[in-house]
Amino acid sequence: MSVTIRDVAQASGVHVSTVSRTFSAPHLVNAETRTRVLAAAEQLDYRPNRAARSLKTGRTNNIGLIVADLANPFFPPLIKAAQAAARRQDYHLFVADTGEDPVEEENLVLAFSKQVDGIVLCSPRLSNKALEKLSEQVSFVLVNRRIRGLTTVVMDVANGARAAMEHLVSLGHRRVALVAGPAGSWTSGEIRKAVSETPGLDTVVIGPNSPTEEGGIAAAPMIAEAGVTGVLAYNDLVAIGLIEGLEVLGVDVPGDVSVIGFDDSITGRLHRPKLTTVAMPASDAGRMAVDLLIQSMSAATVLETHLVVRESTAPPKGHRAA
Amino acid sequence: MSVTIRDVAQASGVHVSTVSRTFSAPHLVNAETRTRVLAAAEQLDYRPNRAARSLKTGRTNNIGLIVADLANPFFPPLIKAAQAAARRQDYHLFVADTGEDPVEEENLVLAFSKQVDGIVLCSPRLSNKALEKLSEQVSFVLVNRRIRGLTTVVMDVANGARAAMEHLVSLGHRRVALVAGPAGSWTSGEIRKAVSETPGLDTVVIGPNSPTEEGGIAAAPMIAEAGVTGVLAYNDLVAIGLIEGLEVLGVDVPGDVSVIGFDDSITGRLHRPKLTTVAMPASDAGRMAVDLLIQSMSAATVLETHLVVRESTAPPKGHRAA
DNA sequence: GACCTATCTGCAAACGATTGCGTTAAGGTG
DNA sequence: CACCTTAACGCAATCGTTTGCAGATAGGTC
Repeated sequence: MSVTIRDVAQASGVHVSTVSRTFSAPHLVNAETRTRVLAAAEQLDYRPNRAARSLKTGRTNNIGLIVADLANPFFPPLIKAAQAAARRQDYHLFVADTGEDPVEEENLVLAFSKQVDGIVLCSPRLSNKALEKLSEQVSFVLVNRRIRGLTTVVMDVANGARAAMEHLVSLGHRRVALVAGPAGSWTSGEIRKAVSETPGLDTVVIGPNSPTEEGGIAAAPMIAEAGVTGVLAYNDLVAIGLIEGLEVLGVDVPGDVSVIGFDDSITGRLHRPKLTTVAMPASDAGRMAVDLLIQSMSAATVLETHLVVRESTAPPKGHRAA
Repeated sequence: MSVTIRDVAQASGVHVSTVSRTFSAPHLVNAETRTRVLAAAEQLDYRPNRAARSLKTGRTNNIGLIVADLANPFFPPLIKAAQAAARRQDYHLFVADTGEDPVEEENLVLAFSKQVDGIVLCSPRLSNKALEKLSEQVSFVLVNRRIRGLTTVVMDVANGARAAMEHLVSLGHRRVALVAGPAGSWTSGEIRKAVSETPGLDTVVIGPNSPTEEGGIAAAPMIAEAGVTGVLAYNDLVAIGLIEGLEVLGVDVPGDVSVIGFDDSITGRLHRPKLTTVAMPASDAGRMAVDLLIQSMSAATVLETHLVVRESTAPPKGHRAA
């Protein structure tokens, strides 16, 4: 059926072990023999059988990437970068989607566990305890979740949230709301903490909310009645949904209420009013996570975020410029 | 190290072959034995080694999914649906991204070929001839490319384009432009054909263009000078970029020029002005493609598209309503 | 009770690669 | 020339499953 190492051996007049070595340990085979073997392999269009290889070596050269929701625009750039990084080192990437469901998340980890060398787990919804337990079965890198002892890549959302708050303060806002993310989200917790600790601001927290446009729309009435002039939303999708919902209620953004998002996703970038948002280094995170996994290094990496000021924020109504 | 079929056999007092059969051919083993084996497997937390299995059976239970650009909002819903469909049948999904590069596309197909049971190739940029040749090495399903003899799932973009054109005609437009997609795109060709055949319309084609926001921005000056009052763009991203670019040039959408996109992506859906666009059944396509692959059926499936009229289209300036 | 059939289970040979060990030949050293 | 080292390669066991074949047991039929 398929061309195997044996065919190549026969065609080049050497033993299979020599063929194997020309691929996996070239320095152990004579240069002349090597070229002969490579020529035969080329001519027969030989491609090593990865299943056989991993059966023997115990390594698969595969990586699993699990995200909460593939359709959330935050993830595709991360996936793209992760895939590119994996491919650079001859790894292949399984991708899966939990639908924000912790149970499905665990199932996916277990389903992947025997078939990958490691898993990149993005924005997990499982508890720390559950993750620690799983980490005994398969090695992984956590993105946007910090657990002592596990390899993590997190984005400094707290600092981003602070910058967002300072931006609102500098515009003259005094009472703002946080439209929080889903329960189980580490970033949402970090943002919440940072927001509540901002001096000079009255803050009210609304949530947890679904991290989608719908979540934002649903939060709009509460924002309209909360007596706030500024809002920090869990992500761009929520921010956009919120703007949408506020518009229906006759509340103008940024005229009546300023809105800041999180992620700097393509969807937010192309929205009107152009969204003021906290940029997240998603591509860097994806790349770093798989690099860490492949080098099987344990590390706790923090990536910087930064505020991008665009058009969805303005001074509160009736505010005199300083 | 890891718990194997042998451990389970020992623990439940049967031969390994019986354990194997309780998993892959349960009807061949006595109900009582089966429960005993399953209990032992459960207790030992046994998980079959897929590498060993595929080495023996020649099947991997993996599927590859290749798209032009993961960051293009058209693809994530398709990927999400494909992954869900695969998972339902205990398949896992490799995902990769060609960066719109035909050479990389071919490399990816070859890299996947020995490690998957089939490949879903979305919006390929390779030539028909190259694809036919590759199809001898590995079975695949083509999405949005039609080749006789190969299994395909295409969306009826021609009909969508016609609907878009008719919409423009009915609004009173007489001269419109098509901002085409990249070279090698089958959908772009189909759209072009449909547009050029629309009666009662002068049409001008601009392109090929990059299927991104930048592509749209770059096309804006040409549109501004083309003397057209309506535009059909290759996709939502191009449409949005175009609107952006036209705005800079002082051309209002839809006041001066009406713009229609393609895809009905989330990014387009949330854009302002709300984008009139041709909705593409991307999720259906993703699901169908992997189902066809797993059933290894050959078929040529056509999925319907439909026009979604929103706010980026209007009668041309100075046009009297009928 | 002899014979047959249907069920269930065990045996052992694969699948395609990797790798520790042993053999060979070539070359270097005193 | 005897001895040793080293480079290059062959040999064969092994990874964890699957599966065709055969043996065993039980039950049914005449």
